Amino acid sequence: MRKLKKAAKARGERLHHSLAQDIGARILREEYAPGSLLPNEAEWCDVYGVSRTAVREAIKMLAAKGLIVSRPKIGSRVRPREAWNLLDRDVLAWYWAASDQHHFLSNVQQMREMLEPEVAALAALNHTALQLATIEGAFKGMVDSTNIADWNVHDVRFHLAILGAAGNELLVPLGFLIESALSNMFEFTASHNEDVRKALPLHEAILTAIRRRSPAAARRAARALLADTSSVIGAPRKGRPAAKSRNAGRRRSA
Amino acid sequence: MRKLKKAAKARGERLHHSLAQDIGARILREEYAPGSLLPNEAEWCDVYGVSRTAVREAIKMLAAKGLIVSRPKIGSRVRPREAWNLLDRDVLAWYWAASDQHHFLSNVQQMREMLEPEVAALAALNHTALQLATIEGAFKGMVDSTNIADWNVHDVRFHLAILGAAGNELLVPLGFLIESALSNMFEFTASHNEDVRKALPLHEAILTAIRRRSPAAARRAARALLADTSSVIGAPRKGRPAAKSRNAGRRRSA
DNA sequence: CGGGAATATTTGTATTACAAAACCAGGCGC
DNA sequence: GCGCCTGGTTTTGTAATACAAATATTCCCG
Repeated sequence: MRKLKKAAKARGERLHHSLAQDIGARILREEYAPGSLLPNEAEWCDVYGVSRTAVREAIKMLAAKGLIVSRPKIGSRVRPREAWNLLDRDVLAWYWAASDQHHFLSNVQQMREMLEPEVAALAALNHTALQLATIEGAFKGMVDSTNIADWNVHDVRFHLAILGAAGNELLVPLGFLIESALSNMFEFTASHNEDVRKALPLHEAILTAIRRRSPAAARRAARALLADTSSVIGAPRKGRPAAKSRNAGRRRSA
Repeated sequence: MRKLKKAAKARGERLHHSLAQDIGARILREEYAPGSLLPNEAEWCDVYGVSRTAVREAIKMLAAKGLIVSRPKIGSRVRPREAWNLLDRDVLAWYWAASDQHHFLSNVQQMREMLEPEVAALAALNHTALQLATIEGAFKGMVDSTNIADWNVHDVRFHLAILGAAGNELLVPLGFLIESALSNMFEFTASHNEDVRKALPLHEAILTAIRRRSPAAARRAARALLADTSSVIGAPRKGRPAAKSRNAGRRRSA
């Protein structure tokens, strides 16, 4: 396991950061069950061949993300699942890597269906001229893009611009998270190239609705776009099961 | 400033945790603008009269929350606002303390209006017997409660139980955040005692809709409850302005 | 048998030293 | 004179060690 040290160096990554990544991923893989104790700091030092300083800083990062709590004499205990900050970039990435990916995607899709139509409506009402220009710029980028990767970049930018125009600061990081998560799982949808061309007018509908400050139309257009991507992913339309399959990707290690 | 050391001890709080709290709050108050550099570690040690270890661990916690990024020779730089993990418990608390509170509340209310109706609908479709029992227990707690504080505890529990029954793990921490934030700003709504009695049948409507597995009714009932609390707070109904007042609580320190 | 004190273990904090990274300036060659 | 390159300097990154604080466990004594 001491190879991690060199791996970190090679990537130009900081050591404590690598440690946090690795330990965090382990927790999300449930190698250490919620409520159980992690190896103590000395053992981590031994496992990775690093100093206690680095281990402690990694521990503090994980604590800041709600994954663990440390107390003297006790050790670091894995906090219950509902305490982890799943909306953290890193935690979400680890979760994505550890869970059933289709189930995860459908959950994300569910969230998008709740948020994006209303966000589009808000953007239609609240946008400034500058914000509208940003949205239009992103859309133009989508139109002009030649390859899929390029298109995706502008797609994300488009949605983020709408988010910014909605004028609710709390929504921005949430949407940011969803969009970046989606672009990470890019390969899942990458195989459906021809659908891109179908999606373009759907995006345009949102844009024009926002430009005309018509919230109802914006909401409808956003729903239409979501219905399209939803069918691509094959996600459940309206609150379908998926409820008790929570543990789908977690069975093996417990 | 060295009093913080004793303050931490008095509270039984860890030193690095207190440091993170204090520095984090400062950043949210924009004492250090996004993109600017924080004092270096030596200076923090001096300011608080603590060791570099404690400062560094605090720094790492803030980095984990997306507030700052540290690089050798450069120092710790405040990241742009959109990178901040506003959905983190602590960050949200600092934000709440630093921003215009009415504006903040209306943003939260906006999010609730997006999420809670759909969550209730999902809960109606997906809930298990156990989850329903939990919701009913929380409701019973609300009915039996005598004082406001007690009622609030069960109120939060009620909403969390519904959230859990929705069967979307991503939503749980988000709702958890919203509910706990709301109970923190408790005093804002605490003065409207008589409204509580009006809210009880609204909660009951949600419960029965879920019990009968009727998503449409659950959605409607949740909307009705939100409309009620929204009128109490005096929040904008439908995407009202509030857009450009982003900076309301931030002017003084820049 | 029960309660309380001693003990041991683990994290928390402090201190020191050195390594690595990156900006900055000064010198050297062209 | 201009530009590249090299060395120095500053700041974080990592390491190692020592001690303090907290608390679970154990053991002794009443």
